[in-house]
Amino acid sequence: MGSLLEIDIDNQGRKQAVQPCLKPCPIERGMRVLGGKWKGSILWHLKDGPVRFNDLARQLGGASKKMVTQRLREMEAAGLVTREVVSDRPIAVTYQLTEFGKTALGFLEDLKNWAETNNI
Amino acid sequence: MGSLLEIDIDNQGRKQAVQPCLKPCPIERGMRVLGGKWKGSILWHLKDGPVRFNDLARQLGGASKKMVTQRLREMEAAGLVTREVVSDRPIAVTYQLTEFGKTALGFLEDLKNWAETNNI
DNA sequence: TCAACTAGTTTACTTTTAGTAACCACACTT
DNA sequence: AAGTGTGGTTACTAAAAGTAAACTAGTTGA
Repeated sequence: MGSLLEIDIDNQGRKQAVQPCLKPCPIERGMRVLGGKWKGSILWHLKDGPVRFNDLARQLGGASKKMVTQRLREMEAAGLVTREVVSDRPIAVTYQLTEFGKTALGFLEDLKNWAETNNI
Repeated sequence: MGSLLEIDIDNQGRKQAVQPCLKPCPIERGMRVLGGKWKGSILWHLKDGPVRFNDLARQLGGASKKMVTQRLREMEAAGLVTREVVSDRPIAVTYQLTEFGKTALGFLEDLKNWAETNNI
C-alpha cells in the first residue's frame, strides 16, 4: 500500500521526495502569467475589443496608471495583448487581446463563475 | 456607435467611467483565493487524498515550512482544506481537500493544461 | 488663457510577501 | 548520546509590489 506521494527512504533512513517540484509546476507558471494583481481584470476588460489606455485605467478604478502600464507591459511581453498607436498628435493608443490572449478568456470565465457561485 | 466600455462625459466635458471596478471583481477575488504563491500547487498535491505536512513540504521543493504553514492556514480559513491531527505522541497531521476545495480542481486542471499546451 | 485631454514616466514612499535560519518539544533508532 | 523524525514557531532580512501625486510634452476646446 504505497503512498501516492513519492517519498523515498535512503539507506541511512533519510526521507526525501522522489519528484519534488524543484521548478514551478505548470499551475505555478500559469498563475504567474495570469495571476498578477489586475491582470485577469485587464484581460477581461479587453474581451470585447480594443480599449484605450485611459479608458482601461478608468474602468479599473482602484489601479494606478503605473500599475496598469506595468501589467500591460508584462502582458505584452507574454504575448497576451498588443499595443497599437492609433494616432500621434494627439497620441492615442489601444490595447487588444492577441489570439493567444483570447485562449485565456474561457479559463477566466470559469474562475469568475467559480468565485460567483461560491460567494468568494 | 457607442463604445462597449461605459465611459460618460459630464456637462463640463469631464470623462468618467460609469461602472468602474471600485471593488475587486469576481476574477480578482477568485485569484486572491487560488492565486497566492504555492496555493495552486498545494491544492494539486492534495487532490488524491490526505497528505501529511512534511510530505507536502518535501514535495513542494522550493517552499519553506513557514510558507507551507502560512498557505495552509489561509486555505483552511478559506474553507479549501482541513487539518486533522491523526495522532499525538508522535504527532501526525494530515491535510485534505474539503468538498469546496475539490470544486477548484477542475479549474486548476484547465490552468495546467493551458500552461502546458502553450509552453508557459 | 485656462482647463481638460492624450499616454505615460518619475519620485518617494509604504506595505506586503518571500525567504533564511535557528529553535522548540517530544519520539524513535542506532 | 547523536541523529533522525514529527509539526510547527520566531526573529530577522531582502525583495517585490503597490500607492498617490507630480511631472513631461503636446493637443484640443471654451
